[in-house]
This record gives sequence, structure tokens and C-alpha cells, in this order.
Amino acid sequence: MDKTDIAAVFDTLAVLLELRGDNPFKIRAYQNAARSLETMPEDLGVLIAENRLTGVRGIGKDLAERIIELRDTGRCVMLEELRASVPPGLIAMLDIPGLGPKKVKALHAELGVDTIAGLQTACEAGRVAELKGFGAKTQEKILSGIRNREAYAMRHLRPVALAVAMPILDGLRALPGVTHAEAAGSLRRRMETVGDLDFLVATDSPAPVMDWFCAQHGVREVTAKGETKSSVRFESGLQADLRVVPAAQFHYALHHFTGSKEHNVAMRRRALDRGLSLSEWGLTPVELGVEAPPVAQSEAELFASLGLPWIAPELREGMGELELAESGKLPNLVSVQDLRGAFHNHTTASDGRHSLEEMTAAAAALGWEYLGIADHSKSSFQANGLYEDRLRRQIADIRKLNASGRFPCHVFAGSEVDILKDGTLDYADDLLGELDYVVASVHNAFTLEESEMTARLIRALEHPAVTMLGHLTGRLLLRREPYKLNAAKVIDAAIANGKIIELNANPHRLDMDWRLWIHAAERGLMTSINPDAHETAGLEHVAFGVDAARKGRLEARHVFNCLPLAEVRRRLGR
DNA sequence: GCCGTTTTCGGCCCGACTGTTTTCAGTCG
Repeated sequence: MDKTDIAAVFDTLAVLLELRGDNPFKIRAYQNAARSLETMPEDLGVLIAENRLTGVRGIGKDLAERIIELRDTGRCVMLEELRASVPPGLIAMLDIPGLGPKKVKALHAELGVDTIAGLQTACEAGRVAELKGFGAKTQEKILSGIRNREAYAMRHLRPVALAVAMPILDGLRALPGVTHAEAAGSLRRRMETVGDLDFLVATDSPAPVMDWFCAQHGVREVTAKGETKSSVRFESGLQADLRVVPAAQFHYALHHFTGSKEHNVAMRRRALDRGLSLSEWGLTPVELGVEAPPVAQSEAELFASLGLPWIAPELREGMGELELAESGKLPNLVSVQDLRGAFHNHTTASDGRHSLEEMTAAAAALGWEYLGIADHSKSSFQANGLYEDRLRRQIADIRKLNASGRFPCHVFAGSEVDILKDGTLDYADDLLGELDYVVASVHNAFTLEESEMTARLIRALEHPAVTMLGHLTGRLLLRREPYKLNAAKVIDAAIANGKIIELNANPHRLDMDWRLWIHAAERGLMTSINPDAHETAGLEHVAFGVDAARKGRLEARHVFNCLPLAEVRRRLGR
């Protein structure tokens, strides 16, 4: 088993322990360890061999043993025992809104319910409402949750969430008496997917704001409406929360509702170390002799009260950002304005919607100094990949376009070359040598064993003609899982061979994942933030790539397409 | 189950809202 598999086992263990009513801190220990494993830069085998596993934050003696057991045998005695004692249907019940471990346990103990279907029957028969601690409303809520559980559990791509959120945010800002309004939560943290929307408003008269929010177009259900918080559910299943606070608390609340949960836990712990308690309402002394800091007029002042510089929201994932801030090592994050071009773009020659000229004009309109064209290679016949003669014609067309001086934007002639099943490339070396650069990508044989896929990618990286690796894992967010590979080894090979790994900016991909970039860039790996544009409008997807790059702590110096044209030419050296 | 110059035990973030209760437990983020 690899790190990701073991992290998944720990998450399962945490859920099972919860259902058993185990110690909440023990449960959190398993969850923390799972997060640690997911984001750990080193190879698990190396850590175990060098006996350094317990040096990882959140992993102590017991969890280290469990990790070694899982890695060596693929099994875990504790997991098997827990599974035997908890019916699998109980885990599924936890996804129903309003049902937590306590209620699920009670349903199982009192009614013998151990499947969602059984729970539905019990609700319809009115037996749930008769239980102690339950009632008619709870029963009705459970039924509704069962009917809608697919829609409710759905996450949403960032652009989809933005499209819903922005009009609401504009509306909130336009309301009389509203002095501040922001979208917080994972949207503000620039996460690649969003579960629900969080809005925050500062005003002295909350009631009309709450009423406006709950009466929004498309709201199917108001699931909570209190003095400072309302929750609604849209027809699409998307949930949105609104919090309303007085202006003096706004920046504390904004920080709080931006999260992440893990970041907030770390911040509150830091506050307690200083004799202060941090909540969405402010910083208050909890120890004698500690003075309350002045009310923060900005998030920066809040951080300053705890001795830290402002931490950008996209870094607030509880992944060591406080330590980074403390030591003055916060990155100077890359921005869209730093980009001077992009590689990996398609035209009508393969499966794009716009011509070479149209794509170049669009890049010039964005102010880019250069544009890389990388249409599909011949094996990607599903995408109308180019045979050798067509690619040679395209190269000639590009040279001619550059010579014409029609656009203030240089075009690089590249190709998105398929990495074949054995790791060889889809064109012969002489043709590859005629190109300015090569993006090497996997488009078939996704189901290889991890070791085979890893070797395949490494072989491609070792080919001298390859400039960069396209979409590392082939994942499609919310649709297709990444193919199996050892990312650490591929990253090592890219660094060793001086190759780039792209950050594919298509909002469905955002591949390679930002979590991997945090350590990869530190070790010298460069990226290219590539839109993978199939039409002119697609070029602007680089913004989503920049969002992910910022989460991965990347600076302009880590990004190949932040380099000026002359330097790119020099490095491509062809 | 982890962690530690308040260290080997006793902590472990904090508050809103709902529904079911007569003062609070459970869920959620």
C-alpha cells in the first residue's frame, strides 16, 4: 500500500471509531495522521528504512506500527476488527445531513437499522420520530436527506461555484447598510473544488440582509435562520451559508470563516500559547495579566496580534503555514500578471476550435510575449492527432507567421506528443528535433500497474527531446481518478533530467496537484502553467492554474512561462 | 493517539443553530 491508500485507511478508521463513540482526540489523531501522510514529501519506503516515521508530525509509535503493517501486508488487524463490529450501512448514513455518529448509533441500537433503505422504511413507518432525542422534524429531515443525498454530497468545480457566488456577493454589497461583504471558505482559499458557499457581511441591521439572502432566486429550502447565521439550499443541491456580524468583528469573522478548519485550530492554539482565546468574535484574554489586543481593523492586524505577518487565504490549509510565516519565509506568490505566455495549446489542426492565427491574436490581446502551440500527435486519433506530414506543415506555417510580423506575439512550434505504453514517444527523433519544444502526455493505457506507469513516465522524461510532462496524473476532477503512479519518483526524475512538469490549468484537471508542488518546487522542480486551451477563451484558464500554483506556494521564479521571451528561447535552445 | 523549555500526564479550538428538551445534546463548519 502507498501513502494515499494508508491515509484512506486512517480516515476509515476515524469514521469507525466515531461510530463506536471512541475518544474524539484519538479520532482526530487518525485524521491528522492521514493529512500528514497525504502531504508528506518523502518516499514512505525511505522513511521507514531510515526509521524516521515517528519524526513526521502527528505520527507516533502506534500509528507508525500501523503504517508499517499496512505497507508490508496491505492489512490492518484493527481495521478488520472494527469493520466486523460496525455494519457498513452505518458509515453511509453519516452522509445524511443532520445525522452524526451519536444519532446513527442510536438508530442502530434502538431500531436495528443498518442500511439506508432500512432507515427510510423506519422513517416512513414513523418509528424514528418516537425515539428519545428524535422527533417528527428530524424524521422528515432524514427522509429528505435520503432522497437528495447524491445532490447534497456533490462538490463543485471552482468556476461553477464562482458563477453562483459572484452575483450573490454583488447583491449583498449593494444592500443598504452593508459596509463589508466577502465570499469566504474554500472559494476564498482558491480550492479546486468547493463543497458549499460561505458569505460574510458586516452590518448593524442583520435582519433585512438575512431576508434578502433567503429569498434568493433558486433557493429551494432555508435550512437554518438565526440571528447571525442563515443556511440555504439551492435547487442544484449547492448549500450556502451567510454570516452577519457588526463591523468591528468583520475581520475576525472573515478569518474564521475562510478557514481551513486545520488552519483555525493552529491559530487558536497559537493564541492560547499567548494567553488569548481566538474566535470569530475576536481575541480575548483567558489568563490573568494578559491584555486584550486592540480590535483588528484588517486581517493583517489580526495576524499581527499573534506575532505573524498576513498569510494569504490560499495558504491557510494547516500545512505548516504558521511556521513559514513565523520564520519570515512566506512565498512571494506568482500572479496572473507575471505570466508572459503559455505552452500546451491546441488549434483546429487537431481538436481545437480556433485556428493558429485566431489563437495567436487572442494571446497577443492578453499581452503575452509568446504562445506555444502543441497539437496532439498521431496516436491520439480520437483528437485528430497530426501525422508527420501535417505536423511538418504546421511547423512551416508557424515559422511563416512569425516571419510575417503580423502579431506582437512569438509562436513556438511544439507538440503534445503521446507517451506510448512503453514510455517511448509518438514521433521519431528527427521530427522531434524540428520542434521548439515537446509536451509529453499520457492519453491511453491508463490502467497500468503503478510501477509500469511510473517507469513509462520516467522513460519519457529521460528522452532528450522532451521539454515538459503534460497533466501528470490524467485526473479529471469529480469525474475520473488519477492513474496509478509514484509521483515522488516521477518528480525526482524530472529534477534529475532538468525537465518541467506542467501545471495544467484546465479547471477540470489542475494537474499536477498543488499539494505536490509545495515540496517539489522547494527541491528545484519548475512548472509551466498551461491552459491546455482548445479555443481562444480557454487561454484565460491560466488564472485557475495560478490559483492552484499559489496554493502550492509557487513564486514566479518557479514558473517557466514567467520568463521573458529571450530567456525562453535561450533555454529551449533550438 | 499525539505531544512536550509549563514534558511522561493531562491536555487536546470555538461557537451557532436546531430540535428536543425544560437546560442541553448533537451536528456542523
